[in-house]
Amino acid sequence: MSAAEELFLENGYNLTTTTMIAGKAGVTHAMLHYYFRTKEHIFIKVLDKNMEELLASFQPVMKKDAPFWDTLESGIATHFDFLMKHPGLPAFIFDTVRFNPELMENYRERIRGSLEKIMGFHYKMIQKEMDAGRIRRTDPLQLMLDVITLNLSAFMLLPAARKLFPDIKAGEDRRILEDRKKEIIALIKSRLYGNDMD
Amino acid sequence: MSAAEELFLENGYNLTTTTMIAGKAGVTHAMLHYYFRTKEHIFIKVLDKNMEELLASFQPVMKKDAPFWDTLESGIATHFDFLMKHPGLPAFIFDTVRFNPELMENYRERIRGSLEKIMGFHYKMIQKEMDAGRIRRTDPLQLMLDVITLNLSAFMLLPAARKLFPDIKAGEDRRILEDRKKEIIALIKSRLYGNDMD
DNA sequence: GCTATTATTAACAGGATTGTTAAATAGTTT
DNA sequence: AAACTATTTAACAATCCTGTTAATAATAGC
Repeated sequence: MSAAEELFLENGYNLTTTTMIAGKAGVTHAMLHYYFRTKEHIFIKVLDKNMEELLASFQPVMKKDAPFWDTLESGIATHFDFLMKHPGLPAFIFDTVRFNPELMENYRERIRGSLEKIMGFHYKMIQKEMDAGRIRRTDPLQLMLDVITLNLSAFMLLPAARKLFPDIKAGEDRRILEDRKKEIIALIKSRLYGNDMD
Repeated sequence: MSAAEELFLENGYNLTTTTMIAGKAGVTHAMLHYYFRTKEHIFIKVLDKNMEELLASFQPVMKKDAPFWDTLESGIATHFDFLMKHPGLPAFIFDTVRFNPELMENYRERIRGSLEKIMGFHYKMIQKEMDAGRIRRTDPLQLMLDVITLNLSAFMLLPAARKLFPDIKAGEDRRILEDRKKEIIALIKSRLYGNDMD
C-alpha cells in the first residue's frame, strides 16, 4: 500500500502500473491482483486515505470566538501547514480530477458540502468585518480563491520549478516554503487592511 | 498538427496516443509515422510552437519610461491576457515538466535566460521604488512569485473545478477570468501600497 | 503427521501502443 | 500512355499493460 501510495501520488492513476507498484513493493504483480483485485481498487484505497485527510483538514479552521484576523490568519496557516505535511496532495488531486474525474465522483458531494460550510462561515465573517468598516470592501469569494490558489500553487509549482532547474534550491524547501507562507499571509493582510488606492 | 496540438494540450504527452491523433485528424496512424516518424517528433513540433509563443510573451513587458505602477500593472495584465489566449498552456507545460522533463531540456537555458532578464528588470524597478519610499518594503522574488502563481493557477484550477462541479459556471468563463484579473491586480497593488500593519 | 487453507509464482490471454513494411492507389511528368 | 513519385492502407512485429489461472510452496488446524 505504501508503495502504491508513493507511486500514485507521484505519477497519478494512468501513469502508474501495477507492475511498478509490485516492483517497488518487492512482490509480483499477480500478488496485487490476488489481494486487491484491480488497479482501481488499489487506487481507491490510496485516494480514500488522502481524501479523508483532506476533508478533515477543512474542519478545524473555524473557531468563532477569536478576533477576525487571528481566525483568518490561522485558517491560512493551518491550510498551508496541512499542505506542508502532504506536499504531493495538490498535484495528485489535480491529476485525478483532470484525467480520472469519474474516480472522484464519490467525494463530490462531500467536497461540495465542506466547501459550502467553510464558505458560509467565511462569508459571514468577512461580511461582519466589512459592515463594521474594519476591513476593506472585498468579494469574499475572490479572497477565498486568493488564499486557496496561492497556497496550492506554492506546492504545485515549486517541484515543477526544480525539475526544470535542478541546480537551484536543493534541500532548502523548508525555508522557501516558510518564506512563502509569510508572504501569502502578508499579501492577504494587506488586501484587507491596506489603503484603498483606486 | 492541429489535432495533435489539441490532444497534447489536453492530455499531455503520455496520455495521448498516435492512434487518437490519427483518428481526430481522420487518417490512419500509419500516416502519422510516415510523415512525422515518431510520436516524439509530433510532440516536439507542438511544444516548439507553444514554447515560442510563451517565450515571446516574456518580452513586451518592459517599457522603461512609463511610471512604475503602470508598468507593473500592464505587465501583470499582459501576462494574464496572454494566458487567456492560451488557457491550456500552463497545465500543458506543467504536465510536460512533471512527466517528461527530458523533452523540455532544449528550452531550459532559454527559459533561464528569459527569467533572469525579466527578474533583473523587475528587481531594479522594485528596488528603485523601495529606495524612494514609494512602495512598501517587499522581497521582489516573492512578489514575482505572487504574480506568476496567481495568474497561472487561475487557469489551471478553474478547469479542474469545473470538472468536479460541472453545474456551476458553465460558459461564463470570460467574466470569471476578468474578475479574477482585477482581483489579482488589486491584490498586488495593496501589497505594495497598503499600510504596513506589522 | 496430514489435511485444508492461504500465499506465491510462472505462464498466459486479450488488448493497446508505437513503429515498420510491403502492397495498392493516386498523381505527376514526359 | 508509360514511367516514376508520392500517398495511403492493411497487416504485422515487438512491447507493455491488466487481469486470470493453474500449479506450487508455505502455513495452520486438528
